[in-house]
Order: sequence, then structure tokens, then C-alpha cells
Amino acid sequence: MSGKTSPKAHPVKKERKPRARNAPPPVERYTHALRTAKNSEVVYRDLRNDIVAMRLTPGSPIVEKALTERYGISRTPVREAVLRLTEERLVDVIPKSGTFVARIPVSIVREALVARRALEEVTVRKAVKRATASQLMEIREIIQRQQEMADAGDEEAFYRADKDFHAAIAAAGRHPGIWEMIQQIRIQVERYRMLTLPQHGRMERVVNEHVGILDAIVDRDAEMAVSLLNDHLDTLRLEITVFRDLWPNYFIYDPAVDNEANDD
Amino acid sequence: MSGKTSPKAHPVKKERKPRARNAPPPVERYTHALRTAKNSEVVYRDLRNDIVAMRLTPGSPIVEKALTERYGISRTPVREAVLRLTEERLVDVIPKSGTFVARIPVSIVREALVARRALEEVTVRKAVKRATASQLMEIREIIQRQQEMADAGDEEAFYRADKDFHAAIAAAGRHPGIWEMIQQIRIQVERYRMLTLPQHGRMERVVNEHVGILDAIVDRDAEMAVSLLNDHLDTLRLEITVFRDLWPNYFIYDPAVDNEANDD
DNA sequence: TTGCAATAACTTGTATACAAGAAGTATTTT
DNA sequence: AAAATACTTCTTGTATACAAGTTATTGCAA
Repeated sequence: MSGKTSPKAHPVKKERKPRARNAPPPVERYTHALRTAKNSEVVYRDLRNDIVAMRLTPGSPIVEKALTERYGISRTPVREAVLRLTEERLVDVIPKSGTFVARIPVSIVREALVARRALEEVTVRKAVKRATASQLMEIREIIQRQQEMADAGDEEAFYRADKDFHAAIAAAGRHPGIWEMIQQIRIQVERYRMLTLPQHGRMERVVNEHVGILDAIVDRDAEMAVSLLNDHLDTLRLEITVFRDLWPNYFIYDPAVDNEANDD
Repeated sequence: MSGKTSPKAHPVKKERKPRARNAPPPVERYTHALRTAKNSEVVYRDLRNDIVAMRLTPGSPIVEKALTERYGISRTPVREAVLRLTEERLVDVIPKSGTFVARIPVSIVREALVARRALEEVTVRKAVKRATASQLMEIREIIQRQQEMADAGDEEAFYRADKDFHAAIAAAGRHPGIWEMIQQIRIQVERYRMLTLPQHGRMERVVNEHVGILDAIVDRDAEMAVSLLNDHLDTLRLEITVFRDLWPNYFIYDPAVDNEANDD
């Protein structure tokens, strides 16, 4: 394209106008656009799953270079994933030394349990007020599925159904944002939960409690629903022995909180 | 460095053992170590402040290159800061096009107000139970300072004192983690609050409400304290006209929520 | 053997170059 | 004149090279 610059009437240099920087609002056009399956997203999700499932135990090193080789990508997206995990307090990065899976702060777990209860109470109260018949039926169906998973002894699917139950209540209460907050909080508790999992008859009890909560919502009995919810969430109580004796260096203690009585 | 390798008795190649990767737990030694005033931290803080203060209005473009020139740093830390803001829903980045200050989702603001109330109720109830005399005196002092700022008409300092008041209650309730969550939630509401600020007599009313809450805590009257707190937080209510008429394209509407009655 | 200093290798932090795509501008065509 | 098309320039995503600092290893000395 040598003749590209066609002879112009004005021999002055082209002096192209600098591109005007419009301020196009982030239009909805982009929201449905192909979600760029970013590499960092994959790394982030894998690492987070490994951490919350305790496959990567607290204190384990996370080496960026090893991840670049494993995924065949450069350090930039890997680093991006690690930084996201840092924000969520799941990893600790020590400047020029190394990156490690964060230990679980006992105080955070305790407060997360309290906060979650407070927020779920909101969603349940709203669900009592606003749940439609179809939403109630959907929740009933989730419980049924959970019962089947309990019978089959499928811990993994059981837990997914448990999550769906609480999510469905939040949806019925029209509180998707609060459900996101609850999920964020759950991450902080998840690793502790993994350590206290194997309790005999736990799955059956959870299902029964879910049935009770749903029935109270159907009856539009807010106080009963909230009361049952509190009992339900209380099943995951902090047991000092878990972290003091069994896994002493998976946790970090905060003396100011450790001395507190458990009177939440 | 030619003569550095001193003559050895073993002429075989050195074959240094590869460095064993220990898993040193992120010891506390590092927490007090000089907090690396990372460049990205500065950029992040500046941008966040500009956004929540509405100096950067929703829809404004954020150009990484411009920031690199302004701060004299490379794109890497700038990008890090932008990504953190993305996590907090304060900016939208459109893959190969541009980065923009996010518009305010009305539904998020509404839910954030509800969530904050639920969490602050927790801290107040706990403060009623656990606040020490010195902590109560400190809160009283904060209110006094706030009164003085109100008299001086210093909006900025007044707002800082307001924040300190709520933080002190959370501290008295031994819930630093929940206070962090509240702060995170506040960010989502902050921009909306900025738009509804200039109300006559607002500062005096806030101070009076704070006094009432503190008195209830001193009296160990949990129900009264919570009731007053709810009234207090209700002063920041969603007013449709603010975003529908005055600043129509600062906000994003979610029809599923927009049609809801305001019955939180 | 034990302690200590030098050193090499490994870590993360930062800068920079390149790639891919989006959008405004200029040109051509109808 | 208006619309379609080509192109230039800008944007962010990614890879890579280098800088700064930490730590295990090594060798040496007491």
C-alpha cells in the first residue's frame, strides 16, 4: 500500500487529530460478551479450591514459578491469582522470600460464624415475607435431593445441596448481594469446617433441621424460622481442642479473643 | 571472578545440591517488619479515595498509562491497583477496550444498607455485654469531638469522627473482624451517601443519636440500643429521586429489585 | 564438633516489550 | 450527501528480563 497517502489538496503534514477519548459507559453489551476465560481465573479457582479443601495445608509454600510451568503460562496471570488470594486472606506473601498458605486465624473463624448468622437471619426473615410458592417448592426439592445424597453417603454432593439450600433462601428473600457476602464469609470458615467434618449422623441431622426451617417459612413464622436457623448454624461451633491439640500449627491465635468466653 | 573457584581436592564438578524448599510458616517476625509501602498500595488508595469521594464519577475512564506517568512507575503496580478495585466492584475493566469507574448498582446499595444494619446490631449487642468503663469513656470522648467538628462545620473531620464512633463500638464488642466487614460494605454505600450529603441539621441530629446509643449501652439496655441504632442507620435511606432524576447515569438498576417495595 | 562468615541460588517486585482486539478517524463507494 | 469500509491508534492481556532481597548451603576457622 505504498500509494496509500493519496495526493491531497493540502500538502501540510497530515496532523491526524489525536483520538478523542470518549467515556463510553460500561454498557451492558459487554456483560453478555464472551466472558474472557482469563488464565488467572483458572489458577485462582484451582488454588482456592485446593486451599479451602485443605489439600494445600496452612504453611505450605506456593511458588509462582512452579505454577507457571504447571499451567504453561507466564508469571503475570499467576501473580494476579495469588494477589486475589491475598485479598481473601488465604495466602501470605512475604516480600522477597516466599508465598505460603495462610494459617487460619481463630478469631476470624469465630467472628465469621457470628456474622454469617446475622446475615442469614436477614435472608430468612425476608424469605418469610416474600417467598413465592414456586420458590418454596424449589427449596423443598433441594432438601429432597440433599436427603438422597445423605442416603448415598456422598459428602461432596451433600455439601453442594446444603449450599444450594441456603442460596435458595437468600434468593427467595431477594438478597443476592447478601448471599454473596455470606459466601465470602463461608470461605473463612470452610477450612475449619473441613477439619471437623466426620461426625456420625451429621447429614441426617442437617436435613431434618433444613426441613424445620422450611416449614417455618411456609407457615410464615419468622421467629420460629430464625430460632431454628440459629440452632442449625450453631452445629458448627468452635471447639478449642480441634486446633489446640490436633492441628496446633494450622491456626493462629489472637490472645485478645482467645481469652474471651464463648458467649456469642 | 576467575580465581574465585579455589583449587579443590575433588576436581569433579561442584554439583551443588539444589536448595531445599523449606516451608517456613509465615512467622510473626514478618508482621512487624517494615511494611513495604508498595507502590500499588499508594495508587490503589488514591484511586479508591477519588472514586468514593465522587471526584472520579461513574463512567469516567481510567487509563493505566496515564497513571504510570503520573506516579512515575510502570504498568505492573498500576495494574495491580486497578485489579484490586475491580474486586471491590469500584471499576469495570473491559478487556481490550478500556477501564472505567463502575456505576453504582442500586440493588447493591440497598442490600449493603441492610447488611450493615445487621452487622452493626451484632457489635452493639456485644458492646452492651462487654464494654469496659474506659471504652465507654473513649466513645463519649469521640462524640464530644464529633460535636466540636459539627460546630466548626468541618464535614470531613465530622465524618471521620462518625466512623470512629462506630469503630469504637465494634472494638468494645470485641469484633474487629466484623468491623472490617462493615467497612468493606460502607465502601459500596459511600458514593451514594456523597450524593445525599447536604441536608440541613444533619450533623446535629447524628450527634444526638450517637449520644442516645451510647447512653443505652451504658445502661446495658440492649433492646433500646439496637432500636436507636436502627433509627440512626435509617437516616440514610434510599431515595429514588436521587438517582432517577438528578444523576440518571451514575446508577445501574436491577429490575428484579427496583420493583420491590422498600420493606427492609 | 561447633560457630560464623561468605556465597550462590532462589524468591518476589518491577520495568518493559510485544500481542490481540476495540473503536474512532479517514477514505471510498453508492 | 450518506453509508459502508479500511486503517490508524489506542486500549488491556501476556510474556520476559532484570532488580532487590532472603535464605539455605558451603567452606573455613576456632
